[in-house]
Amino acid sequence: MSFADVIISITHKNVDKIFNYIIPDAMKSQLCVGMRVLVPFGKGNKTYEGYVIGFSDGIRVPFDKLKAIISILDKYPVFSENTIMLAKFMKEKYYSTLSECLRCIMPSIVKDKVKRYVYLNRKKEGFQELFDKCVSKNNLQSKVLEFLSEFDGTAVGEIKMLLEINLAPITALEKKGLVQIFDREVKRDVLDFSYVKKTTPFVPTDEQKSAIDFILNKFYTKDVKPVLIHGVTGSGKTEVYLRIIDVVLKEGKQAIVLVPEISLTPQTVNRFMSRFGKLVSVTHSRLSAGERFDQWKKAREGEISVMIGPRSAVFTPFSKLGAIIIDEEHEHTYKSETTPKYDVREVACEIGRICGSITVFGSATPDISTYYKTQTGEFDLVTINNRVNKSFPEINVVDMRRELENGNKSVFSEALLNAVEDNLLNKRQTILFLNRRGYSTFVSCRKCGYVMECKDCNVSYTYHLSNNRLICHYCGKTVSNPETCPQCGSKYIKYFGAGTQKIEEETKKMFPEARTLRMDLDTTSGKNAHENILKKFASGEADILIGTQMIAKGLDFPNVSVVGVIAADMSLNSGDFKCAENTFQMLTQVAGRAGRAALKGKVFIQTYNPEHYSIEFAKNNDYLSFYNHEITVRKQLVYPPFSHIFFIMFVSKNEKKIIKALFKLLDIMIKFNKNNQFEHIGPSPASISKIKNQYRWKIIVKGALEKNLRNYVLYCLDRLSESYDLSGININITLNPVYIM
DNA sequence: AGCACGCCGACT
DNA sequence: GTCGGCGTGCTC
Repeated sequence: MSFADVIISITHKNVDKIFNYIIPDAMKSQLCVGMRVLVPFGKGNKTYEGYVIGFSDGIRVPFDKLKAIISILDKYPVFSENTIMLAKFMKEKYYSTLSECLRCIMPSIVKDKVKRYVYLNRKKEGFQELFDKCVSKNNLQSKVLEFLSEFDGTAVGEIKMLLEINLAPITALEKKGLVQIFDREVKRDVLDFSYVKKTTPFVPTDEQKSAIDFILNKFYTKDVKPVLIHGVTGSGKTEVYLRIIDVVLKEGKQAIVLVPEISLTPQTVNRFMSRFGKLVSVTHSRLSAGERFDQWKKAREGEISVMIGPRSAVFTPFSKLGAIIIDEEHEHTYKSETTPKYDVREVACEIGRICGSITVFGSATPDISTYYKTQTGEFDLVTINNRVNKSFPEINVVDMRRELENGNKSVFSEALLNAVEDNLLNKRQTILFLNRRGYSTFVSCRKCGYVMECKDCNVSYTYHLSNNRLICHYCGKTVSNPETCPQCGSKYIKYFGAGTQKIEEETKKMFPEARTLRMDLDTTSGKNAHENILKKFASGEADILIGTQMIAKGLDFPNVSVVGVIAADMSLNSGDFKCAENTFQMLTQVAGRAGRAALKGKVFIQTYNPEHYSIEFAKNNDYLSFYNHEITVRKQLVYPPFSHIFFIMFVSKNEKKIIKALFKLLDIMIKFNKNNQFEHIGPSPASISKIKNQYRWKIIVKGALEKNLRNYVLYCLDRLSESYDLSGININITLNPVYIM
């Protein structure tokens, strides 16, 4: 007698365990590990979806407690034995339930798309005679038969369309037994290969070659220790990935390539398509659920061997995974913002350990914590120091304090203005980059200091020129732009700061003859808006591209020779311990956009703080010195990677209750803080202290050892829930968050 | 997360 | 003596 081990699809600590169910005899032959089932659960026998993660011979509860599975939901498993191990790893690591982790790994299942296909029934007795007889009449049925003798197995819909007929002749032929109609599952294609030209691989440089050899050696020896490729911008990391994947495929294995969503552009995907043809597919958020599910099935059934996608692509169900490549590994999009809050880099390494595949990280500006791992021996390191075309752009740091002294109050420095003008004359393109974070155009009163803000979310409204309205970027509420100050009534209420719209306006004022394009959250909301803007710019339809972070990533525009960073200070003053790292990364990536081809590029970094080390080292394109400086600072201040930071946020409509609960938690934490191993910050309101009428307060806990810290935090939370009523409070826990929210 | 059971206050 | 409050505990 065997029972199914089922995880119920309820996300709650108390039911986050295995429940045994009786398998009805009729289901015994079909039910496999990895399938979803419907089961009765709880007092009311409410029907829930359950995930079968194993079978047991014995049970730990009295037999009469057992209930039977109602039905099986899948024809084939939607997760494997290996992914159950992965889910268990994620559950522990990211403080979530097994049910949530399994759901994260599984595809979102969409009903199969089925089409009806028509085939000639050649096996029928006397087929040829009947066929000839039918063809000789000049009617519609003969047209169908002639068509099918050339294109056997065509979808009913297509035949109807191409021959301009209805269903009647086809069903007539079916009745005669000349054709058969079968349902066949259709998997949608998401890539268009018709324009893809086969490319011949470059001859790798010596540096590329030694990187490739080093990594392939790991592949052949099944060395799962992850490796970081530190390659300067333009050093040809993609070529290294392509060569590694080429060997992985030749050895009969498969590869996953993770990219930040934003660089998942046709430019990037094309290089893989032209090298590996139809073995490549992509998955990303702009595909429909059905399209994504189809790509998942193609991977599972071995129709494709290379999957390119953002972090969720790490769960692609390849049966013989050989390599996971994580491009631009420092990108913060690799951390999930929804539960389970996984870091895909950690998940990829775990998959590598489970499957025996290699994990390759790549970046021009590696995450400080990742680079640190290469120093401690946790990761291997290969370095590519030279650009393929051997030239770095000229980087100019412009001191904006001097500009102000000289009476220049505009957002453009003299030097940048001149460079853009020259560039326009020479018919070359310019990118103007504005780091948006902490830099929105807010409306304030210059007389009394009042700031227009959304009362539901406690954030400043952002001014939008296009409709002259104020928008709350958190809840989306919009209000009209006031003409007088709501507090003191003065007329001096104006918008402040410069958004991309403002820069575009200024640019048009300064260079009325230039054609500009703007790329930011507002202009990229449409389905292909993002790609269209880049296409327009690439084809030379605009002279100046103005945009936020999203234009800094992995794009290749050969005709761009001037890049301007309008205000480097904005990312320097974000109040986060990572601000220097973020600034260095941003400047290096932006600078990498200039002069990628033969043109010598010029970069202008405007700042009020030109002496800052992140700007100095970015100017000299010196990652290693930046790393050495930054790692010393981190060590002194006991920041990651020398500590781990747990972010505990309580969310509730009742602000008093969460404050009281957090102080109670603090008491407990102080009580159990043996040897003062851990440091507490707070309780304090989260930086967005209220969203949709829910108050948010936080405690931050720091500790050197992740495991100890985790146990300590979870232990203290357990003690709190024993002694304090936490109902109505949402607890949000994040380890090493991207932003201290 | 749901749902039932259970033990105390204001009603027919 | 009963209806109903939501605290506590269990769910294969």
